[in-house]
Amino acid sequence: MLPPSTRRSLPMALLRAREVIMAHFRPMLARHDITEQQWRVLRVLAETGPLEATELANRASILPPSLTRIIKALEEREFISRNKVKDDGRRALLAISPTGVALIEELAPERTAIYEAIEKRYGAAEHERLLDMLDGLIQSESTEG
Amino acid sequence: MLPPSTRRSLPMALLRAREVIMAHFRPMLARHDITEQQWRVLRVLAETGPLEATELANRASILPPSLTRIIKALEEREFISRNKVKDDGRRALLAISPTGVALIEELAPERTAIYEAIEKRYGAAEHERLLDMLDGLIQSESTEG
DNA sequence: ACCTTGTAGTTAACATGTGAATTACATCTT
DNA sequence: AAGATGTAATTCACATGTTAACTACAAGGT
Repeated sequence: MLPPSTRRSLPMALLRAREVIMAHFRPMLARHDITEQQWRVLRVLAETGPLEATELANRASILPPSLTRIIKALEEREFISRNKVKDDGRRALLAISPTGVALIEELAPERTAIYEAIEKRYGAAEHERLLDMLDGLIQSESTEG
Repeated sequence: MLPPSTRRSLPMALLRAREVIMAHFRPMLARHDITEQQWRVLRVLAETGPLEATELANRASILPPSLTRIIKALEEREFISRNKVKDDGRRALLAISPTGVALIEELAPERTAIYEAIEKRYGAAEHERLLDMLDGLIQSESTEG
């Protein structure tokens, strides 16, 4: 088996695919002076409710050192709050603030429109199938074997 | 249409998928003190032959500012060389050196083994189909519409 | 109580991602 | 030839990715 060419390599294809998709969201995020990662953190907290940092990092696919910096930035802008967990001085619960919720709600329509435009170009069925295949790949790699 | 949950969002799925795949390559790259992006640059140059910076950036999916830094690092380690283009003082042709080729050849067997292991876990047919679907997505977004 | 071990989070150091500004050079226009 | 415009590459500033080291705290064993 030959090594794959860069035009047929899974890591590069995943990178490029992510790039073309994110290009649609960047203008929206830039208008609100929010980075892509900060946006992920806010959405996860909005969906899930208050979380500790480790769990939040896992769900948002952000490494702990990055999350530390992101939390600091979001706290300063009062998009999130942090409350120490009683009985364990290490942990803290991170929660989205009303301001943060308001931001997410403000962007929701545009976000929906962007996804609809992607589905229109790529096809809703293909979109679903691609998500399933990506989940399958992630699963195949996480169940050790 | 509801906005997708973070568990069913295309950007997050692409990010996670890339992450689980790259996890297999990182130890190999770390052993040779090469970053993932430096590795991409070397492979593109090895496949394609000498390229100018802009074309190289496109093929390796690296932004110009990053490429400038990567070229500098690879030049210092003599993995690549750079030759000014006659008749245009702005451009330069970047080429992989024999040392760079040797590195790629040294890593080729391990690289192949890693890809084979991925195909074994995920399925060769699924792998091919996923690459096709990613190409389709990239195409659907690049052909303006 | 003390010591070991484990865990949550942070800090440090360096590479890359990202958008904006800048430099160096080409080309076009007049 | 001089000035306007365009292009290739770099630089800047700041955010994140990545690994390793470190701090603070908890839980267990003796």
